[in-house]
Amino acid sequence: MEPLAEKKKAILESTLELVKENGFHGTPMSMVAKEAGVAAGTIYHYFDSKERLICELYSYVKQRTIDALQAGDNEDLPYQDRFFAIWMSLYTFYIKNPNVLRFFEQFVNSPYNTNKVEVRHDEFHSLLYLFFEKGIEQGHLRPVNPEILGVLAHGSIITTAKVYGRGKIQMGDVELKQIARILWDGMSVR
Amino acid sequence: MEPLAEKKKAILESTLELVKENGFHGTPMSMVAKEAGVAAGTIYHYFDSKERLICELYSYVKQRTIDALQAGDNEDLPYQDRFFAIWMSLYTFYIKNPNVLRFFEQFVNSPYNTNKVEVRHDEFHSLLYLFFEKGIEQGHLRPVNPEILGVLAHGSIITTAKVYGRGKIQMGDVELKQIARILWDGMSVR
DNA sequence: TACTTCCAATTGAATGTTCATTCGGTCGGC
DNA sequence: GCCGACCGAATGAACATTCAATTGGAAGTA
Repeated sequence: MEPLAEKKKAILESTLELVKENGFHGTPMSMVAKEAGVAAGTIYHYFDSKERLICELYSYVKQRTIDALQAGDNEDLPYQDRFFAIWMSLYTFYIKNPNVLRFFEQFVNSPYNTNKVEVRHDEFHSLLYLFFEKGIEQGHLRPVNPEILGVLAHGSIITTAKVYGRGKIQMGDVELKQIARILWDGMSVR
Repeated sequence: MEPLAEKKKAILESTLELVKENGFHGTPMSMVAKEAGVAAGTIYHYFDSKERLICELYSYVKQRTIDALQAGDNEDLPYQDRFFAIWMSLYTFYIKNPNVLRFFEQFVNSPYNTNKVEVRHDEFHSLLYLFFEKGIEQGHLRPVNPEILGVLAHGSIITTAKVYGRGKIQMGDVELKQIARILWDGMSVR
């Protein structure tokens, strides 16, 4: 079992899928077990409790998000291009993985989140921080707290991905570029 | 019982408060009853089920948000001033009513939300739409789908209010003005 | 006023169901 | 024959919902 025992992974993936559709409630362990093709007891071989399962799933999924962020980044690009590349790759990740987006949204606003399982060294947060800090230092961005810029930019990505998922509004390349540009023009030194 | 039977209102308010702290799960009807100072059975005199209670609470709270939006608006102001006034009043409403914000976030990403209890004529949505549509017509804003502008602006408010609620980042008047300005500068025709 | 109906509002114990979790036991490789 | 992975029926707790019983006040009656 090098990366992640097959069963354990199946349990995590099944939970992710079921939570998207039914929420935390509405997703009994028995359902997770059936979907993952294991016995209920097996889940408890890998996770102490439902809460731990949810929290581990959070870490698991967050790492995938970090991977998507890094994969879309290229430090050699001009700063503005990097901004748009990162914006688009995170957006693409979320619309390709709607269950991740939905899970995050539910997790963040749930009691499970009180456990500071993840406050340790939040890599995602750090990456964004460093990126925006550098933009300010190099004179591309306005001198606003980089944390705020990071949260704002990420917020716009999430919001846009949710709008896309709702399906009521046309969201083609044109619209995406418009949105990312609004952010860029607002944050950059003109 | 003209506006809302006292008990009914107490039940709604208690639910709002408890959901903020414990989430939908973690908030049994018995707890709502105790907090509201009524018997469990009484809740069922006013609401058919827990689901209906949650959905009615959503309408109830949404109306309060609409009121806040309208109270902060003043059609006589110059357009840009209106933008900042609306931004600030909604932001202020959310930070003064963190339980509302928290409830919304939970509700939107929950199975309760599938019931299109509210898609009828979404006044909040309409108000934002009209506001941004007018901005485009009058040449203040870029010609981007007003729905998108509305969602983006509202998203920035929500995001900022959540950041404030988390308490990790300093959020004074200076920061708020910076954030609202980023939005305005991005959306407006320069 | 005094007395009687009537019914909505209210109660909270009882019900039945739905889970999370447990545990005694099976299985297969070493 | 040892052990970890795995199974799934059994357990007990938590919960949404029900309902038979109580209350109190409004309206009717004389």
